[in-house]
Amino acid sequence: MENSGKHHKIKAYYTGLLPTLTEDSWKICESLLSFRTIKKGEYLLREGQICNHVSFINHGLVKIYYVVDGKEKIVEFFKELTYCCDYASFLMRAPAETSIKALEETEVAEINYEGLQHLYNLVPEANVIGRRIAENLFMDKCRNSSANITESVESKYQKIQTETPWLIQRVPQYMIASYLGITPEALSRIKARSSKKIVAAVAQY
Amino acid sequence: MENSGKHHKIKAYYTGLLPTLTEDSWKICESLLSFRTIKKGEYLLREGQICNHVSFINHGLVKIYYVVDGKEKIVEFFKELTYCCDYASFLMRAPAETSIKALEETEVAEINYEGLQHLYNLVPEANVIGRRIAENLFMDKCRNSSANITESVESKYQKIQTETPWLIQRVPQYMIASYLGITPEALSRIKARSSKKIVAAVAQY
DNA sequence: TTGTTTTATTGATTTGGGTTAAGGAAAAGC
DNA sequence: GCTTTTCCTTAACCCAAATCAATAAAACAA
Repeated sequence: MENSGKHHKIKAYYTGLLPTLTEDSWKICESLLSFRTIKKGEYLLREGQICNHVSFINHGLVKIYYVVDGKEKIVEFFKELTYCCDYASFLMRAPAETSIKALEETEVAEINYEGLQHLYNLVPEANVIGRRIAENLFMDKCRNSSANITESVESKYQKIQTETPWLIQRVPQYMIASYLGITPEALSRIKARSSKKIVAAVAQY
Repeated sequence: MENSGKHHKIKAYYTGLLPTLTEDSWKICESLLSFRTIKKGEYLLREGQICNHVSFINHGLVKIYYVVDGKEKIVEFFKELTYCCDYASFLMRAPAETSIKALEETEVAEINYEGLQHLYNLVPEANVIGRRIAENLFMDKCRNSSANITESVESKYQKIQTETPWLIQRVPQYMIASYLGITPEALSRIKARSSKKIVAAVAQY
């Protein structure tokens, strides 16, 4: 079992979603996985291609983004121990509107479209896992777009600082700006404004 | 079978998602459904409640929205033959951040949380249906938020005019504005601008 | 180390949409 | 019918962020 070291993370993820997953069913899942390593700056998926894999990130970091009027609009960052895929393209078998690029050297465990359909037919419990993954993706997307509706850019940035500080450590600020839907200049000013506020608050004492 | 007339729409929807659904499995689904009629202006769900049903709309129209600083922010409209639910609340068993209100007299076929879990355990194929519903919801959400990222308000409004003209017929313009994320005044200006453009274009000839 | 590229900041100007306020049109109620 | 309420439009002014432009600061390479 040459890859057992690599496989244990994704197995843990699956049994997290479905504690009753049997060893036999897992063996079938495992047999359908393939591994790939993407260097920093290279693509997992290019706009226009049909996304043919769901990729579980073993380690690394990627961005998924649109290009609009020549400018990158980052939709999401995915890091180790999460799934990454253009699901709309994958499920519809349609050309992707997004690209996915590695921001660090990234290793993924992948299953392709045919493999996944095969798995759903062969292993009924896999539908439970598939359902839970889709449900989680959907909930994350809801949370995300609800934040976009209800929160100001400033509070979204503060949320990143407190809730996902690793993001600020691992990606340049202009990408955070793109993710927040503003220009790097605007984010720079927001930071300047809020540090002024802090200075003013400290000066009170 | 008193409700067979009401049931055929949701049955058609399920067999659309899973053509191999057996009559026996369907009978179990059917037994877990309950019906409800909501008058125009009344709530399917109020902010703060835990959403305890997934509702299939037999006929009618509802809006799902946040209230931010006393203002309504409409996330989505759902009409007949679609599912409507605050899934985040339903799945997490957490208080909803949204409200759902009927814009017309609306009839829904509902299954509650316990019923759905029961169904998933009893009828394995139901997981396939659940997975496909979650996948479709997720894809719709992706499409939606991609449009928010890549498109201007003006082109989003044009898209509504061409792709979902029923929406303009059935809901007042200030709700369309809320759905587009702008004020009614701004939408009014956008309409005035684009009709001016059309007049100018026509004047060319 | 120095030079080069990438990333971040700051300033001046423009712009799209928000806010406030007023008037007009269309529906709903009587 | 008329009245009231609800909805839509237009205008004046304001503000947050985009754009354009110039530096400054880091990161990287030779």
